[in-house]
Amino acid sequence: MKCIALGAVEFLSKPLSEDKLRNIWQHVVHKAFNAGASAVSESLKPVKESVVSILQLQTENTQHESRAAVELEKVSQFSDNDHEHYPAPSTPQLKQVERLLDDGDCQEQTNCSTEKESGEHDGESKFVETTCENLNAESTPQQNKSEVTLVQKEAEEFADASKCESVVSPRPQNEKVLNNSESNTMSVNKVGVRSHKCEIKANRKKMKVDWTAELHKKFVKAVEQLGIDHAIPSRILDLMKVEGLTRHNVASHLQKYRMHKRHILPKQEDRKWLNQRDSTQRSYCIQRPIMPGPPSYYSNHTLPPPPLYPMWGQSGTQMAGMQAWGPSGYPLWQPAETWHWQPFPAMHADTWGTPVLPPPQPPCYSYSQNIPAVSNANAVDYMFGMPHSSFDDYPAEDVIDNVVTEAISKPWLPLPIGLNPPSTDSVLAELSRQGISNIPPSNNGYIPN
DNA sequence: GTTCTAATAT
DNA sequence: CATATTAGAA
Repeated sequence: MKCIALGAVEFLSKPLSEDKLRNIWQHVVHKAFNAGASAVSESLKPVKESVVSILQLQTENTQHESRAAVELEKVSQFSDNDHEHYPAPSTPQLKQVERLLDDGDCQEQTNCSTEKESGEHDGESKFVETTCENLNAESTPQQNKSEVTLVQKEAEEFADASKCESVVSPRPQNEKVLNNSESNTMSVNKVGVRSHKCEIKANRKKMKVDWTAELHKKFVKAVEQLGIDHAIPSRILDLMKVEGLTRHNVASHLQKYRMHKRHILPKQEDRKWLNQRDSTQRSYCIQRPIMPGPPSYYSNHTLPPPPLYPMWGQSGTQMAGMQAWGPSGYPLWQPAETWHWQPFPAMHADTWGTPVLPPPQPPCYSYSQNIPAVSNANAVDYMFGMPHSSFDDYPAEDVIDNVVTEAISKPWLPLPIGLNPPSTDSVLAELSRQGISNIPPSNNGYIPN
């Protein structure tokens, strides 16, 4: 703890593992509780308050924000004059941590569901109706906040009849209707009492689709199920079964998606291969299964020359290799959802192929006839520009929830060590490389807590 | 008529 | 900025 207090910083590599998360949160909570009520630093005060209130309310907060690096210094110990000695590192981690606990809303999408004309014109419902179903009463400040933004949105929308725009998140995050298969048509959500505020009718106006995580996952899943070769907008649209989404929306998104797949992935892969070097951990060898079935998606002329992007030339999908890695290799036909479920134990922060995300919904095998190309969705959109900065880098919300809740509810748990061996090693290596070689042998390189 | 891509608009 | 829209080719 001393070291942390002195400004030790731990950098975590991106796919944040649950353990790391837990570690971090335990520190945060511990600090919030232990610093004497008087001495709680400004930065942690909100944390503590929040923790307390959360404990009382047994509220679960949902977040999908976590941090790659967490800085736990500048604790109250050096309250007065030492500030300049510890210029806060560029990353405002603590603030973010605060935010995590502080406002539970933190931009949880205002759950709206909308209905819109889907068939460009054959349809009868040529209007958009937006209802906000799930806005709990307006008690807490946070919620007020979200409502405010919502109201603002509405204001904008109403402001100009000709140019009203609203954000549609075709499916609320908390899917309750996950697999009620036939929900294509209908669904004018009954407007609840409280919805009066949220109700919007925008006649024949295009809605801007907010490609939320859920939505994108759906999209990806659809693409996977169709197989990359047959992933065309209309089919994707069908599979997604998202009301209010148009073919154009999907096409547009698909376009972007493909761009990312093409440009980012190959590079990423190259790098990964190169960096395999001394990695002490698993040496998964990416083996490329020979896929039967149609050759690559998209005629080859659109593809970069093989030498540049080796993975693209062959086998249905450039990701085919990813999901069949591993010592024994998974069956090719293994549905993507299966390895979404891969248990955490196998996870390492550096197990790059498989950021773990709990599936947003149970698998849908309705299209099982063709699963020609099951691809690693997560790997694909790992870098895919997502609604709010690649959240696929972060553990899923419920994971975070669990971790945070656990940390909060068990503040007495022993604090984990801040730095783990790998980090310590690299630190020592770097130090010695800089000439600082007289590191006290200490206890095996661990930094005492 | 659909899809794909690129360019452009919002 | 992320999406939408459009154009033009396949």
